[in-house]
Amino acid sequence: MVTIYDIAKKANVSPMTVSRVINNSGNIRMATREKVEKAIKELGYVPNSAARSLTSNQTKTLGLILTDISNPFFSKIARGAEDAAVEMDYRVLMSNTDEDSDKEINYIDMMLSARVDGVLIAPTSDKTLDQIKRLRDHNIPVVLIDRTIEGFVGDYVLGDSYEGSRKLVEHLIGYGHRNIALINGPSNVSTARERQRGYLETLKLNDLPVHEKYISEIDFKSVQAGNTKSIVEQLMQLPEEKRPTAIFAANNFIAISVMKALKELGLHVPKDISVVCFDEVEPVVYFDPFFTVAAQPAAELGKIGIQFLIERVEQKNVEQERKIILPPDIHIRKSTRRIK
Amino acid sequence: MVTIYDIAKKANVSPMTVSRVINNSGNIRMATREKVEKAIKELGYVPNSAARSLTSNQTKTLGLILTDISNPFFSKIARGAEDAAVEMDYRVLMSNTDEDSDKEINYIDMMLSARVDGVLIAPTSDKTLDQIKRLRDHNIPVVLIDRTIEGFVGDYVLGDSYEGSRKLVEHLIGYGHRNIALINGPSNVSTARERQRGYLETLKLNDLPVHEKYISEIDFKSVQAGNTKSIVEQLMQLPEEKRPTAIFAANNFIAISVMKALKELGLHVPKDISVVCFDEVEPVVYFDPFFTVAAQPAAELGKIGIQFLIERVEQKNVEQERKIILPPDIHIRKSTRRIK
DNA sequence: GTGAAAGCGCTAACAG
DNA sequence: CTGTTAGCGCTTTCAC
Repeated sequence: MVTIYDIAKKANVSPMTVSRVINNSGNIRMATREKVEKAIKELGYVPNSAARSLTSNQTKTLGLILTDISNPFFSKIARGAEDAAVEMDYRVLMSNTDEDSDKEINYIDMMLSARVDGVLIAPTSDKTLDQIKRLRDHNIPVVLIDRTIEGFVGDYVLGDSYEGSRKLVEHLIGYGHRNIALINGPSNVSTARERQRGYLETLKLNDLPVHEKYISEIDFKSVQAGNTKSIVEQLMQLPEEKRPTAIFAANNFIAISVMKALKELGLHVPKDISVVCFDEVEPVVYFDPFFTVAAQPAAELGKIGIQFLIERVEQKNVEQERKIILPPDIHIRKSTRRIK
Repeated sequence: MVTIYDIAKKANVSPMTVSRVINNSGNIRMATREKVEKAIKELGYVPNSAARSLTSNQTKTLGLILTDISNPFFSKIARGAEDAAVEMDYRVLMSNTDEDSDKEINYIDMMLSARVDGVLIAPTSDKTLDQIKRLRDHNIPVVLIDRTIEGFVGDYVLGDSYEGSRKLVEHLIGYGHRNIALINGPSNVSTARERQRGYLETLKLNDLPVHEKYISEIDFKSVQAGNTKSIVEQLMQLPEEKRPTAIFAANNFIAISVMKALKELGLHVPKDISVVCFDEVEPVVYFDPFFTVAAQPAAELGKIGIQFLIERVEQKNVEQERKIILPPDIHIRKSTRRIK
């Protein structure tokens, strides 16, 4: 491995001079700089980040902890985050928790031992607060993305779940729907709570009753296991006048599993039932926009999250906490229809 | 920052003993071990990877260089890769080249300075060979994923583009299609070359003529810019008897832009024209399987790629190169139809 | 079983 | 403008 000592020897200078050339620090005579740069090129020298980290106490590496990068919503966040990070000369370590708090703990350990300069995280639940505390005990700034958790004090970047939910339900009501079911994510995640709040308040504002049976929760793993079907079945087995005419799926994955279940039950969308959801259903939307959705600016969320994080890392704007809540775009498409 | 010295002091042992406890190396008396472990817990000590790397000369970090993690095909690869990496106690640094060789060079620099233990890469073009050489000059093993490049000697994990292409075209011919257009990716990527080879050979085997006008190439950026439309228009402006009755889109993104273009031209799939493509169009396929595709086992590719890479890093099985070519699954669905 | 010394590659602090 | 010294946190080597 080539080190600054090799360069120093070759260029007939001290290692310190080499270091200065590399970091553009201090004043260096042009001739010296050129000698050193020549040697660097010839030997193909690349600075050793580990050694640098040891003295500088920073790694120029950020941790990105998401639910599942193969979910289009999160992969867009990841892309926006990564782009913003390289832009600022940081690297990104990625991870997937699958909403599993044990996995999350392991990744926090990983980030800790990697000595990342900061962490951008979509927390699995309110319990994540302990893990955030752990990071902060080690002086690692944390920014939340997509969700907040109870008791968290700090920066976060979210989509506006409440507002999106309000608009989606308002749209359904405007289309004549009175019986609207909500299939929500787990209520230990803030987005689920906010979406439910939006749902309930919109019903109230429109003097519509709330039926307990219309509200259900399903977590990530259950969706993957296909358990949405039994929920949908139960809804469809309600007596005709109570049967929902619309389903509000709290995210794209739930929406897809709802569609699948409805299809298996021989129900057609939107003829037999309308469906709305949060998050765009990519990439099919580009040629066949089907779902009526509240589309969140995922890449933008990732980008802003990383920017906030880097500012914290570099100690800028440390005075106040910043809470960014980006409104989703509502797209009315083919999965909803007017009823009498 | 807590170091082994703090632990040593607290536990009344030498730093070396602490190191041994942490690494489970050498023999340690039970009582000593417990004292040390207690101190570690109490102080919340986490080993500093940078310092470790400096002596051990390994970072337990792998570089993953892909085209675009927000493309479902690559996000599945990334997911499979990351899962396999944590499993083996490695971290993953992610990056997106957008098929741009300049970006790629920057990421190689990043991987070099990060001193990653190995790199799994989907090369942007044959020119990537120089970059791979650079990595290898620094003793960093490289495994290729999704594509090979000319002159590369080493491990790779690919989908079988040739075979998938053969089957897709065979299917179209079986459905009565004679005029089949190929909208390919750029021919400096091996998958594009292989898909074209499969296309040409299948035509030949079926005594079908090859029309130059049926074959076109479009790169990643042009697809994103929406330039597929002019290609599709040109195809559709051919005299009736020459006009293609089917389009073979070389990947999912091209397929989507083809669909969009056809729609804008008022053409219906599969009534007016059939479309097939490589790669699954996720996640809509789960409830509305539309495209006839050659689906590649993306997560599996990522997983095997990382396994091969780690074996190289850890010097196992170094004897021979391993070339894994996984066959795609052909799914005949609604985007193709029989014609007379 | 445990410890002391030296060094991994780099940079901050000081000297000249 | 350039060089010397020391030390970041850990592990390898050799002693005891």
